[in-house]
Amino acid sequence: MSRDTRFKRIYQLLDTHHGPQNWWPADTPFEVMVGAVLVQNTAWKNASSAIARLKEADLLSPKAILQMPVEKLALCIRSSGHFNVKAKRLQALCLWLDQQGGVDRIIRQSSADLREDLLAVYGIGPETADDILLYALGEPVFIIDAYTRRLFSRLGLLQSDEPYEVLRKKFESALQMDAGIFNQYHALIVVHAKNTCKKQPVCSECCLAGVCDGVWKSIL
DNA sequence: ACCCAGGGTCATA
DNA sequence: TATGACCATGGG
Repeated sequence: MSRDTRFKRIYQLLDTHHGPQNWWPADTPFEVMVGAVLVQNTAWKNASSAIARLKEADLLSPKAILQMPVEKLALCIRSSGHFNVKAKRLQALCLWLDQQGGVDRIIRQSSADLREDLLAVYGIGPETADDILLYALGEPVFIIDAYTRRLFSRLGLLQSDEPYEVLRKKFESALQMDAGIFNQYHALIVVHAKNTCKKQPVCSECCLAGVCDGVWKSIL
């Protein structure tokens, strides 16, 4: 069985077991973008409470974030950790959004090299850029994170230290270029790691049990 | 007390 | 290009 087929089969198993995830948990595309920065190297719960604090203070908008002193912003997002750095990153993101003519314009006419533009913004690396492209803008990109590397290297389908772009292409070429599929697949990988197999991404009791260690035939 | 969580930047070799 | 230090909170 080809690697591509296995990627699809794993999606089916995860999807059947965990069901629809309806990611990203946010009310607006801009909230997705803010969340993508705040969740960097941080538990979602901590990022989420920081967003809640911004909302309560009515500060969850590009203009508010740009106008507020960076020190005040840092205090608001304190619970997300790395708050001094992330405050600067949020303002850099909002400045870029402003220069682009706002979130709505980006949604209406997404330019060809939008990904490159995002990567040029301070604080936005490959994963954050793809979070924004997929979950805020609906672009079909496959997100590579630590969970993805851990799960698929344990399954023997990847080397965990392969470059980000290499892994992204492997997933994107194995699957349909469908934002809906990529959306659900990445959410499933995260939920699987968080809820089902906390220590071992493939344990003896989870829905992927048996797919590694050369016993693909019995399950797939 | 230690480790990790839905990363990225910067300095150094 | 490839490591390593650094950023920092909250929950296990």
